[in-house]
Amino acid sequence: MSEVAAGGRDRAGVQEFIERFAGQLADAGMQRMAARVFVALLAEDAARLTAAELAEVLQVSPAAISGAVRYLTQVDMIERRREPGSRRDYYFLKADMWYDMITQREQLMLRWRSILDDGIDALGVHTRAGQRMRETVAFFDYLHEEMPGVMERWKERRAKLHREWGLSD
Amino acid sequence: MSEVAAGGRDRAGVQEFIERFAGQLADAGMQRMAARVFVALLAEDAARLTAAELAEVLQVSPAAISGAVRYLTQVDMIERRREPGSRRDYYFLKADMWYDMITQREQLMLRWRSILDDGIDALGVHTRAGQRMRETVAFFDYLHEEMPGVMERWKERRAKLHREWGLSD
DNA sequence: CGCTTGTTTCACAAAATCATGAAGTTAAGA
DNA sequence: TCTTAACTTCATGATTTTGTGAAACAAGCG
Repeated sequence: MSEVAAGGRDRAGVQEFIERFAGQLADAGMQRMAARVFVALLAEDAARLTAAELAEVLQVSPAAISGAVRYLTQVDMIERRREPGSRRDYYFLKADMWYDMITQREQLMLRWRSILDDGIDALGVHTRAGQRMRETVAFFDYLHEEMPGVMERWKERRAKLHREWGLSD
Repeated sequence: MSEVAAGGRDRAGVQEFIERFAGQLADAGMQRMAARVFVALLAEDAARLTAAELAEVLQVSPAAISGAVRYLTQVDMIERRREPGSRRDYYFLKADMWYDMITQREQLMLRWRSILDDGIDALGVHTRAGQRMRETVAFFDYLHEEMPGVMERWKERRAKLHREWGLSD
């Protein structure tokens, strides 16, 4: 544990968590700064921070934040919102971020699929390599079919967990 | 189509496919050279090439190949094999590469999970951020449970496809 | 209107990544 | 044991990526 009363926030620990987890996401291919912004929001109770707050937490320039949030917005992991009559943008974690992540992954596979189709043409369907790629395409298609069901069952499970944890759905 | 008899290999087309698909994989976070080696093997009928052949196909130095295959071997996407009484290493695409890729992804989530657990400690389970992470961990656990079933069903589907395509299993 | 605050863009510098050639290692075959 | 082929390691230089400060831009608010 830490020097903080049980249940409270351990500031240094949270800071370390942000850097460690963001580091892992970066290793997995995510842009470094985008990963740090994402995790900073994840560790925030309101799941919401302004650009200036992000710059402060992460100790970087506003310019770096600007680039990172543009990316995160594009891939739908966060949302930009501005309260009427304010100049400050707030960045929110999307509520269904895991669903969005999966969706994003599917977009990726769709793009791969179309390139693989061209590859099959170039190789010829009857070659062994052609067959192997045909199987790869079939695998992507299979995953595409399965995912809705998997996510559906996750929603059920999540609702059940929320009930157990005593949270509103 | 191409200038090649139907069913045959279109060399230039294959070359283009290798670069395009490898490029996509690189964009998705894979090391560039590793991606090129992987796709070169994918497009090879025998799914097998020596280091020298890879260097030739991809027009790079043997040193670059050496680094790429080290990575691909580590993450279990290819296998190195040497025929007895020879000095040449062959690199093989793993037969069950998609299964391995999924497995690898799970390893990743396992690592994330343990960092998230530390994060929950630092935040406190009762904070909103703590709860959000608890849900994230639950999502990873859920995926971990679902995957074996998904892959099982894929194997069935694949067997069926092979029968339809007239291939041995 | 213009001042002010918050954000974005852009040119540049710092840092990380990548592929290379050359030297080093290993083991086959003579 | 010596030679040689195949691969690996390592220092280096090139390229790419990343974050910065400064300047431009936008929009509340007086």
